[in-house]
Formats: sequence, structure tokens, C-alpha cells
Amino acid sequence: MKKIDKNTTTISGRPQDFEEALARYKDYLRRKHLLFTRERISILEAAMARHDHFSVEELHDSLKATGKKVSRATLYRNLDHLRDAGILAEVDLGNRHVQYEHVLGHEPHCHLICEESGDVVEDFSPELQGVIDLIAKRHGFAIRTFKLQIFGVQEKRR
Amino acid sequence: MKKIDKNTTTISGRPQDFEEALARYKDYLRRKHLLFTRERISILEAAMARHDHFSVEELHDSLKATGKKVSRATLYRNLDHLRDAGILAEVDLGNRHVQYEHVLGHEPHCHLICEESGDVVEDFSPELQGVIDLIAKRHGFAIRTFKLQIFGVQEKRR
DNA sequence: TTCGTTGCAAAGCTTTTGCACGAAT
DNA sequence: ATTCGTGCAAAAGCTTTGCAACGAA
Repeated sequence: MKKIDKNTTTISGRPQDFEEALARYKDYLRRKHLLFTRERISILEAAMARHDHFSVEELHDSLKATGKKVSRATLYRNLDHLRDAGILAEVDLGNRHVQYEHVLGHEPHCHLICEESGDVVEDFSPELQGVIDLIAKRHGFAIRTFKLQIFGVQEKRR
Repeated sequence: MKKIDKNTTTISGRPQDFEEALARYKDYLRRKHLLFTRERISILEAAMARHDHFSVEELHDSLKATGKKVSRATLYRNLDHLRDAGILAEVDLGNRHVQYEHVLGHEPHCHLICEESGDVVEDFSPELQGVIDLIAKRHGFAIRTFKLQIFGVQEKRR
């Protein structure tokens, strides 16, 4: 397996997030006339149990580790659903790999990626949303979501 | 070949941009002790001749169209150089395909992607840079570059 | 002449798909 | 009972790599 860049960000994992995600997923599945299968629960559990950014392969490993094996094909098919249901978001960390993160309990934010260490830091500055709203308004866009990545080098802490 | 989403953005193509890119590339190659080959010129010409976002495959087609065939392997190898030389930037338009755009004559900007039509609009609002500088400063990051994508739906014009 | 570069073909990864079997309602 | 979902294996798409021949300096 190809190595994915180091990732030190930790995403908060509040207990209520899983319940909220489950409710949201059930609602989504009902609306789309899709079934609520054991594999879909396993994938949701595994995804919500990870508190960092993860790739499809890493989630597949997580599932194997818990004994609840789900085929790669099923995983791919369902990650799309989890994204469409507003439970997971795709993240671009500049490494040409699709990675995911939770949306719940996780306000809109951006990623700072250190090109030296590979570390990823999340930022929740409130100023950003205003500028983005302004830009969208200028072009007559109704915003659904945004992604901002800042690439640079993190200076040494002291 | 898989179809890539429609793309209506046009990137400006000032005559001096090619000269500037050429100078920048020669400098980069010299610094890295790399050779200045005919293939590298062809790729640079083809890339600078495109005034939109393009995929590797599309650039390969451009090259074929001008009769200057360059193998895919060489193309991949050299697109990395053009990116590292600061001539091209990788763009994420949310379609899971790597695409490129010029950097020269092209201030820092962001992309608005319409999820209905697939249209991509570029925005050069100056307010953005200030917020990004602020965020980077907060985390002790020396910025190299940033990418911002706004996903939504473009309202009808009248 | 000397190395880096290229083209080709093969290999590697990631993601998608067709189909028969199995499971949810 | 019906219909959708899953696993498997194959296929497809994209990117990288090994190697012999070529070309820039």
C-alpha cells in the first residue's frame, strides 16, 4: 500500500455525533428509498470512530481490524452516500489522494498543510465565512460548501 | 477517455506570459541541473497555449494535434517540473481529476464551481488574501500558496 | 563523450462494474 | 416475494517505473 502523508490533525469525537450521524443517514436512506443494511451501519461506525482524515484504504483496514469486513466495492459505493448525506466530506490535502473527514460537530474550516513535515492543521477562524459569502454573492452563487487549503511551511514553535 | 466536466473558464493569455514562463523554466532547469530538451519546449508551448483548465490527457491531445507528439510518461514527468518551477498550478475542481492552469499573469484567485452546470468561474477578490494571511499568521505558517473552491449553484442571470 | 531524457511497454494503484447470491422489508 | 445490496473478480482509468536507445551539453 502506498504511504499517505503524515497527518497529525485530530477531529473531535463527541458522543452525540454518532447518534446525529445515524439519524441523518437513516433519513437520507429513507428519502432515497435505499435499504438500511448491516454493512452500512458498520461503515458508518468505522468512519465515525476515526478522528482524523482517512483514506478509503485506511477505512477498509479499520473495518478489517474490527472483524467487520466489508468489500472495497461496497465501501466505495457507500462513501458516496455518506458524502451525499452530509455526514462525510472529501478533503484535498494536496497529496492526490481522496481523504475524508466528519462533518458533524465540525464547523466550516480550512486546512493548513506544512510542506516540510506534512502536518495538517485545521483552522476555524470566523472571518473566512464572511469573505466567502461576499465572493459567492458577487457571482450569484448559492453556496453549498467550500474548501480552502493553505500550503506553506510551519515555523518552529518555542 | 472519460469525460471531464464542462469548463467555461477562460484564462487570459498575454503574449509576454510565454516569454516569462520560458525564462522561468530555463532558470529552474539550470538550478536543478536538468536539460533543456525539445520535448520540454513543446510541453511548455502547449501548456501556455491553452487558456483554460486542462487535464493531462487534454494536454496530450493538444500536443498530438500540433504534430509534436510527446509520450504520456514524459508529459507526467514534466508537468511535475512545470508545477515546481511555478509555471503551472494544480487545480481541484471537485471532480477527482487533476487539472492544471497557468500561474503567470494570473493573480491568486479562487474557483466557484456550479454543481448544476459544471461551470467554473474564477474570482480575484482582493479581500481574500488578507484573511488568508491572518489565518496563516495565527498558526505560524509561512504561506507558499492557497487553493479555495466554493461549491454551489449559480443563479440564473437576467 | 557523458549523463540525463525519452518512448515503450509493463506494472501499480485506485476506483468502477457485471453478475450471481444473499439480505432487508 | 420482491427488490435492492453485497462480494467477487474482472475491467477500466490514471500514473509510475525499468530499460534500451537517443540527444543535449
